[in-house]
Amino acid sequence: MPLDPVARFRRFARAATAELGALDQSFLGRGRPLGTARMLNAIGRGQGNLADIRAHLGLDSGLASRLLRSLEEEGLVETVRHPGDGRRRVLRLTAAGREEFAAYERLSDDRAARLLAGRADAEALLAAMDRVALALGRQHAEIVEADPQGAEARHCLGEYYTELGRRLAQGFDVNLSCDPQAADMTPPRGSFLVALSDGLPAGCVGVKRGKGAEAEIKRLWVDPLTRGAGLARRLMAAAEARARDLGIGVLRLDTNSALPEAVALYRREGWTEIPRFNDDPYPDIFFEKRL
Amino acid sequence: MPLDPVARFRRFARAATAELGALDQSFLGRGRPLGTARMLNAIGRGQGNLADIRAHLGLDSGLASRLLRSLEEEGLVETVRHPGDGRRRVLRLTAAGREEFAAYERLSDDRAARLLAGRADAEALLAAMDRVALALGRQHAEIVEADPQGAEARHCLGEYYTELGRRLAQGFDVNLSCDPQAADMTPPRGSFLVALSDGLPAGCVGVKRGKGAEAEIKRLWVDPLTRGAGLARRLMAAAEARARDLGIGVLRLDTNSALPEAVALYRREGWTEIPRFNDDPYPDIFFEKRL
DNA sequence: CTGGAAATCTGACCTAGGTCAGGAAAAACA
DNA sequence: TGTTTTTCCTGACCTAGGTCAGATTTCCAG
Repeated sequence: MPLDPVARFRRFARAATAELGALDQSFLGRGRPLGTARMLNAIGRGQGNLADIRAHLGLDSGLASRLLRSLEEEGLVETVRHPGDGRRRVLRLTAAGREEFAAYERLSDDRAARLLAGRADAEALLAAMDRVALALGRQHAEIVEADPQGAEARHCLGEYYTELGRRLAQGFDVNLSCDPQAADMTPPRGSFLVALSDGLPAGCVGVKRGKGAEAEIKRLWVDPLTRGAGLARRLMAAAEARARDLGIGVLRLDTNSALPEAVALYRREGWTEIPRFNDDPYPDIFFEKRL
Repeated sequence: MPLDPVARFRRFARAATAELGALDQSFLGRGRPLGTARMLNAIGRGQGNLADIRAHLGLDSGLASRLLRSLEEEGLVETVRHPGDGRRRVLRLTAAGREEFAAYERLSDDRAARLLAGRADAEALLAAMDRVALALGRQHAEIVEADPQGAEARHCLGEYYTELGRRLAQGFDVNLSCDPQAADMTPPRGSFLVALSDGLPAGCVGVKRGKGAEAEIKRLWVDPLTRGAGLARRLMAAAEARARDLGIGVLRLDTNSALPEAVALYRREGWTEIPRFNDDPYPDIFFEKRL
C-alpha cells in the first residue's frame, strides 16, 4: 500500500517549514530584525563585498544600504574603502560584531544539538538529512582549492578509499597503490580541489605533478548522494583549468574498468585512451588529454 | 573521518530553508499576500472555525478578521452564522474559492513532482524525507476514527503484517490468524483509529467487539520512524476512551513476547496478564483491563 | 580629459504584517 | 433579570521590508 510520493514530499515540506520557521523565529530573540541578522550572518561568514551580499540575500541596493547602516550604528560592522576600487566598500565585523555573530552561531548549534540529543537513531536521521540536503542543494556546491592534508581532503579521501575497496574485485589497499605526495598536489607544483556543499565536503580531485612537466589527475571522487548533478564534470573542468594555470600542457590519469561511470565521463570529456604508463596494481585503463 | 553532526544538521537546515522558502515565494505568484493565501488554504482544508484558524496560524484577532474580510471581498469565502452559537461564524469556500484553492494545491503538487521527476533515487530520497518529517513532526500526529477498510487502514495493516512476519520466529500469515471483521471494528460495534501525521498514516489501533459485551484491542501498530514519541501510548489511550464511549467495560488483547516493547507498554499502562482466551496460533501472552 | 558605466547612498513612498484598545452582539451564568 | 464572558469586528497606529528615482563618487575606455 505505497503512499503517494507527492503527499510524502509535501508532508516533508510542511514539517520542515514548521521546524525551520521556528528556527528563523529564534533569531528574533536577539532583538534585531531578521534582515539585519541575516546580513550580519553573511558578513560573519566572510562575505566582505556588499554587492555579493545583495545578490545572495536578494536585496534591493537601497535596502541593503540601510541594513548595513544600522549594523554600523550598532558598532557591529565597519567599512573600509576597497584597496583597488574606491567605489566599493569592504565590510568587516568589529570585535563586538564577532561576539554577536558567535551568539547567533551558538543559537543555531544549540538548536541542532538539542534536536539530535537523546535520539537513539540520530545517525540514521543525520544520514537522511544529508541525503535530502544534497538532493535539494546539489547545484550549489562550490569548488575551492584546499590543503591535500586538511580535514576536508582527509574526509574525501577516506570515503574514496572505502568506495574503491567496495567496488574493486580485489579490494583496495592504499599502501600498495602509489599514494601521491602532498607536496606534488600543492601549488605551485600541483593542486587539490574540494567541492563544498554548504561548507561540507562533497567531492574532490587532485592534480599531481610528477618529475618535470608531466602531471596526472588523481583521486576524483564525488559523494554518492550528490551524484547525477554533474559535479564530477565540474570538478574535472576546474582541475583542467587549474592545471593550465600551473603551466601544465598534458594531463594523464589511470582508472579501473570496474568504475564505468568514471570511464564514460573521461571519454565524454575528450580524454583519449593510451597504453599503461605505470605499474600500479589497481588501474587497468589509462587516459591522456592535451590542454 | 566523520563530519560534525551539528554541521550536518545545519547544512540540512540551510538547504531546506532555501528550497522551502522558494516554495513559499511561489505562492505569491497568484497575486495574493502570503497571509491571505495561508488562510484560504486553512479554510480549504476544512477548518471552518475562525478561532481555530487564528490559533493554527498564530494570528491576532484583528488581523484574522481583516484577512477574512479580504477573502470575502474577492468572493472566495462565505460566512454563515454558526447554527448553535450566534457569536461565531462558519467559514466555507465558494465555488470560486474552491477553484482558487485547487490552483494552490496544484502549485505545490507540481513543485513536488518536478523535484522528484527524473531522479533515479527518488524512492530513497522520499524515504529520507519521511524519516526527517516524522522526526521533526513526531508530536503533531492527530488521532481520528477511520474506516477499517479505507486506504489509511490498509496501509497501516499492510505494514503491520510485514513487521509481524519479520519479527515473529514462525513468520506471520494473516489467513491463519483470526482476522477481525470490519463490521466489528466500525461504530457502533467497535472502532478503528488511525494516527495521521500531516495527513499520512503513522499508526493505528482497533477496538473489536466480539459476541455480546466482550471486546478486544487489535492491530496496534506505529510507524518505526515515529516510535519513541509516545504515539503508541496515545493510540491506546484513545482506543480505551473510545471503548468507554461505546459502552465497553472490559478490554482484552493478545500479543507475542517477541514484541517486548508492546508487552512493556501494556504492563506500564495498567493491563494485567490473564490466561490464554483464544486459540490463535500467533499470540503467547494475554492481557485484560477494566475501564 | 571626458563621457559613460559601476557601486553605493539618500529620500520618498508603499505594502504586509502585526499590536492594541475598545465596541457590538450573543451566550452563559447568577 | 442583569452581569459577566466569549466571539468577533473596527479603527488607530507601528515596524519591517521592499521599490523607485535620482544623486554622488569612482573607475575605465577612448
